[in-house]
Amino acid sequence: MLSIGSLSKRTGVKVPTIRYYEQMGLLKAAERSEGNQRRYERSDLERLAFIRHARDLGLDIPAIRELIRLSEHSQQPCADADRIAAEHLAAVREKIVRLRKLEQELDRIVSHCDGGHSIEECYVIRALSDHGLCESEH
Amino acid sequence: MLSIGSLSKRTGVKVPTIRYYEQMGLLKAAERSEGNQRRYERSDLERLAFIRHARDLGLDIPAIRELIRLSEHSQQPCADADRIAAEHLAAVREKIVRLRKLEQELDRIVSHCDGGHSIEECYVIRALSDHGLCESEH
DNA sequence: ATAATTCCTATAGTCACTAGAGCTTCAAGA
DNA sequence: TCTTGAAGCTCTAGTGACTATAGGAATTAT
Ligand SMILES: [Zn+2]
Ligand SMILES: [Zn+2]
Ligand SMILES: [Zn+2]
Ligand SMILES: [Zn+2]
Repeated sequence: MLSIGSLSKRTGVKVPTIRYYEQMGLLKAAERSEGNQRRYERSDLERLAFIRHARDLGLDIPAIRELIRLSEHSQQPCADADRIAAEHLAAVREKIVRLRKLEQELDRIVSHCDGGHSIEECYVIRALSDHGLCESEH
Repeated sequence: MLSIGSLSKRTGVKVPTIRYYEQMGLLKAAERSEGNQRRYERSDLERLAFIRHARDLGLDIPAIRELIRLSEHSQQPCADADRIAAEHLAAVREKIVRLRKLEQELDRIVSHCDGGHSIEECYVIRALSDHGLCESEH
């Protein structure tokens, strides 16, 4: 049986975050010691590692909750789990597209001015004042 | 003199957001009508357009506040403004790098499973359970 | 004049945590 | 066994950039 601190060290998830995941229903309410401290077993360690990895991959809490629910029905088809992952991938790709547009505009703006001007003449300030100077929507 | 609603329509910034920007010190406190409603002039329209464009480019509120402050000293050198833009560009690039790593892993994971399995065999679930199956840190 | 619309302030909610206050329990050494 | 320091507990509030709602007042249109 692990204390919350040992669980934290083994998974790299901070103690308050573990308590937060319990509150959010990702971890089941832990057993308690006589003095009301949380005690964890191996299965909790595995579940927390799952949560952590899913978070590291950018999945949000409702998605993880659903994935955990699905993972408890080992004989069901995995279409829903695959769909969640695919939708997340699509969302990541959209974010990348959007950031690449920002990157292009910002790169253009930044390279038009080298800091050696007055504010009055600064291309950064002018470009921010006027989206018409931009080359794309963003 | 424009009402907050007309200012909103002309800039595409929602009414509560305009009030929020005032609270955050991006817009100066507007003049008021006899009945205490905000009244704006052309210069407010321009400043709000600046704020909006800067937000669309991903700059955060403290950065925009600083840029506005700088833009009021038209004879000063623009090095600080250029630095703010360059730092933001660097931050955007870092985000892109991180998201590309996520994209790679997610793409690999998703393409390993086509939904035609049981949860028990599902590669999505297994990959989430074990970062060791990943090809990179992310 | 009346009705419809817009405006006002103030408060709370979003997301995934993080920080702090104030208190209790645990583990280890003397 | 006693003491001390670390770690645990609950609860509340703060983060960023808004958004939503409530309850009321002002403005505009008919
Ligand atoms: Zn410049
Ligand atoms: Zn633009
Ligand atoms: Zn699958
Ligand atoms: Zn991984």
